Amino acid sequence: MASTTLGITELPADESRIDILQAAADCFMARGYSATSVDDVARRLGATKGRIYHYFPSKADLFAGVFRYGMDRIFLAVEPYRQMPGPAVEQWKKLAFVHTMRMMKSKTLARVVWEGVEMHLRGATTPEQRLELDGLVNYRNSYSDIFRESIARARDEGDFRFDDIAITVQTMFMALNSPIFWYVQRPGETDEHVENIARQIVGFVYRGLGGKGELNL
Amino acid sequence: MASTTLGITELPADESRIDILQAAADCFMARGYSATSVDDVARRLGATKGRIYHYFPSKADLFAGVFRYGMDRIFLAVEPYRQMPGPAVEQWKKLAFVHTMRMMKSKTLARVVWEGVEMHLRGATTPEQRLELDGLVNYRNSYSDIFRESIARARDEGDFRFDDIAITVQTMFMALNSPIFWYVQRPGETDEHVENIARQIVGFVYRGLGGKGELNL
DNA sequence: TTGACAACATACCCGGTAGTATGTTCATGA
DNA sequence: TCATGAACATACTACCGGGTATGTTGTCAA
Repeated sequence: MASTTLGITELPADESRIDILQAAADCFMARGYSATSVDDVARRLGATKGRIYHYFPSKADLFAGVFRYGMDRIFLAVEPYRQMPGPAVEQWKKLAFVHTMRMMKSKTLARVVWEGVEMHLRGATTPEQRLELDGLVNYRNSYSDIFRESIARARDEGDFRFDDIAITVQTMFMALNSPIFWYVQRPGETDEHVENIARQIVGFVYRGLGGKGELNL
Repeated sequence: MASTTLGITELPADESRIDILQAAADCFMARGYSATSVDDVARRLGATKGRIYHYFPSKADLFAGVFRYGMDRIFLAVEPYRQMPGPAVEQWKKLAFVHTMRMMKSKTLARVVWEGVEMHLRGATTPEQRLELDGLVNYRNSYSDIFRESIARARDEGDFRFDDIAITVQTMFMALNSPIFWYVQRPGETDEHVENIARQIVGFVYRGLGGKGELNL
């Protein structure tokens, strides 16, 4: 049952372990990593610390587990479009739309991934945790590379126009990720509504990248 | 010496108080609010807690002080362009450029403001701190309203084109703010280099908003 | 000269939190 | 049926960090 993505092996998916990851993601998103106590996560599970420490050796490892879980899911979402034939700009449209949709649909996981990257940029705590975070950030970088290569190709093909690619990739991702900070799903909200938001964001970024004409997603 | 901005009164600027605010901003940016201890801030000052608690009644108030200080400075920066005559799109160009420049020049303060808004969205701690944060977030919202009205007018004047303004404002700000997460000033870096980065970001957003032609800032 | 206060430093308290050590229960295979 | 280990719960420790209470030093006005 072990799935392998980009050389990173996922442990066999334990039911109870997944529940812990989900509860941890909720807590980390609600209060941030350091403001979240392991007891908080346990309370949300209706359990105690014992259960959590049975699966994760430390709080940092719990966080890393959520980080990895979130990255695995988002990688899975864009997987169908990674080797898409045809113009790169068409591939980018698909990638960007799916990515933005996932930011909203898996908002909690996405924000934990975000905080993980932030923690890494700051310089984390102990060398061990540092190494684990390094690996995960590399994982995350290989994800953004998919987009980087896509827009680079699209520029070569004359469909996009921008100057520095590093600046552009950062700005693009910030815009595409933006809903993780302000989107809140309403009760009984239709998928179409979410897709409409995603279309507007992707459209914004599409024009920002120098895309011509309309987006028609 | 008390300056008043939008009805919010700034306390007389004490020298030592400013030093504390700056050191606190550095620490909050480096590790985040809850991971930063008051002793950390004191250490950075080469002092002890006593000095900090002499000026600020609590850690939350210290954070709020940095928040307000940062907002005051950024408000001051865009002040010259608030009542700018002529087409709104020209006003927006100035506003956006100055804003993005300040994001890089005052990166530490900008990130504390960012975290303050994040904390508010999550729902902060005690009712008192909640009230103080509420006021500061209103302060911050009045800032984003400047931009909101600017792009609304520019759309009316036919220079911008977008659908939902709430989504657009959020996406726009995320893109303009993006350098606070990845920009690092190199030693001996010229102002021109920073301006070049700002131009690229503003250009990206300008096109995203449906701006026509080149930006020529 | 002195006393009063600002501007800190020192020493301490105590609640919360990561982590551990030790039960307890239940399923499962021999 | 019994023993063994997984899957937790309970109880505890050690420490850190926010906040306070209490010095100490310099300055300045009367």
